[in-house]
Amino acid sequence: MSHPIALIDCNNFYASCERVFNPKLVGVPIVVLSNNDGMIIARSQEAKDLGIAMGEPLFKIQDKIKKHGVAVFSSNYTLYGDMSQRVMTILESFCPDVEIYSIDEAFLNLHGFEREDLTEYGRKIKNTIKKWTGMPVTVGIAETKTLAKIANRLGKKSQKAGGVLNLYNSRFRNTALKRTDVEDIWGVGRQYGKLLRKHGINSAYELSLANDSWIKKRMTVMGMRTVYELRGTPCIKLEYSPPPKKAIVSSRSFGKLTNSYEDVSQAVANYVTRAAVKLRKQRSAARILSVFLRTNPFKNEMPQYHNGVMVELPVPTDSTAELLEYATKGLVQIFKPEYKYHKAGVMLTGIIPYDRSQYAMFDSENRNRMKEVTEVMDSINERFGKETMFYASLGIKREWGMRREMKSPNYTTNWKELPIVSAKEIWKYMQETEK
DNA sequence: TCTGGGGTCCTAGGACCC
DNA sequence: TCTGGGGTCCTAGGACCC
Repeated sequence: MSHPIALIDCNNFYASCERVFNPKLVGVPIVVLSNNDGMIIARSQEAKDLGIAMGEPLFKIQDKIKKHGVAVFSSNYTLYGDMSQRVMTILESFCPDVEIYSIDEAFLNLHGFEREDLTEYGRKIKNTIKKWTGMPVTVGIAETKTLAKIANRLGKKSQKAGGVLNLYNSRFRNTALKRTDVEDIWGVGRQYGKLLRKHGINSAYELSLANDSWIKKRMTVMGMRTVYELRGTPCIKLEYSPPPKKAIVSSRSFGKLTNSYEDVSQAVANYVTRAAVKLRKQRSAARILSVFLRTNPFKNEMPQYHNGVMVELPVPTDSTAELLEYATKGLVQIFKPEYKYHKAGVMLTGIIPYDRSQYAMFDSENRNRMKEVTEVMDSINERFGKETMFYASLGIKREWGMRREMKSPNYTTNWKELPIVSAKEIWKYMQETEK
């Protein structure tokens, strides 16, 4: 017998984060923008009701925004990340086995809760989160992750459900499946949706009845898993502690087009620095660093160029300084001054656990020194805020940097936005940590 | 003027080896 | 000169997710 799985999903997460800290926004349509304030990446219910679509460029809906008094925010990931943590911590107090699936969603393994009133338990979770953080969430419960997703989705749509829909051992499962369009199933996207509809499979219910070998042939084993899950057989396990990343990417569009090597190389240096911090956080080292850049593909009238280069490192490393060196080597190979660039990025691959890297075995004096420098910088940046210390190659003015003209304050972490940290403070901190 | 960023998995096909 | 099967590893591309 399979046990119940709950999916807790924050409602309109980014928009709700903005609203939690600004009560004037109750009832007001809210949209949150992508980096560079380019397009819509999140909407409150009111904004959805106005017909504002996901991914719509801001400039196309300016009229609507004025007319309906829509509140517009640049994305503020510091705030959203912190709110997410608060919600997840509460979930962990309700259930020991939590998979944090994304910034605004978590699966709970409710093994052992079978005898409880699951709907009641779901309600308790929902109410506690609302009360302690202000965040509205929906709870869906079922036998598999895929079914829990469906329960959650229908729970959001249904007034009657009141934010909790329990399909575990429910005679309404088929009804729920019939009410779910194929492309709304977790694991079925646009392409597969089209394919399935072409073959007369229009609902989750119809997909659950599909022919196994046909599905496997057309949708690989992934599709097969989805079908089994729709039938109530769990195929996708919960992951309680995230495995280390196999690839780490850092990339951004620039705030303006630029053909300056100085701009692009500063940007790349910034991305390398971010990626290296992520790499060290998961205690890995990388063997391959890729650098890529591109012009703006939406500007048809301008000459287009995109290119990337993979640089293999002599030994796997996690050192920012070393990665910066190779990134520069890569960049000069692909940078051409005759183009106006729109975006660049770096990717770290060939990732292995740090302690298995060659590095540990053939350590030279030099590397040890480098490691010490890195550790000190990480620790200072952790304590005093992200960019208290950084390599000069990242630039000071950063004229290519992103536009974020409508960002809300960092309500939850303002202490990190200290003005300037004096050398004295850092010195004192280092003395203390020595011990 | 103005269109995000960061991940995963699977498969087919090529290179290479015995 | 030509013929055969089988295995591994890697990469690119396509699908998906939030």
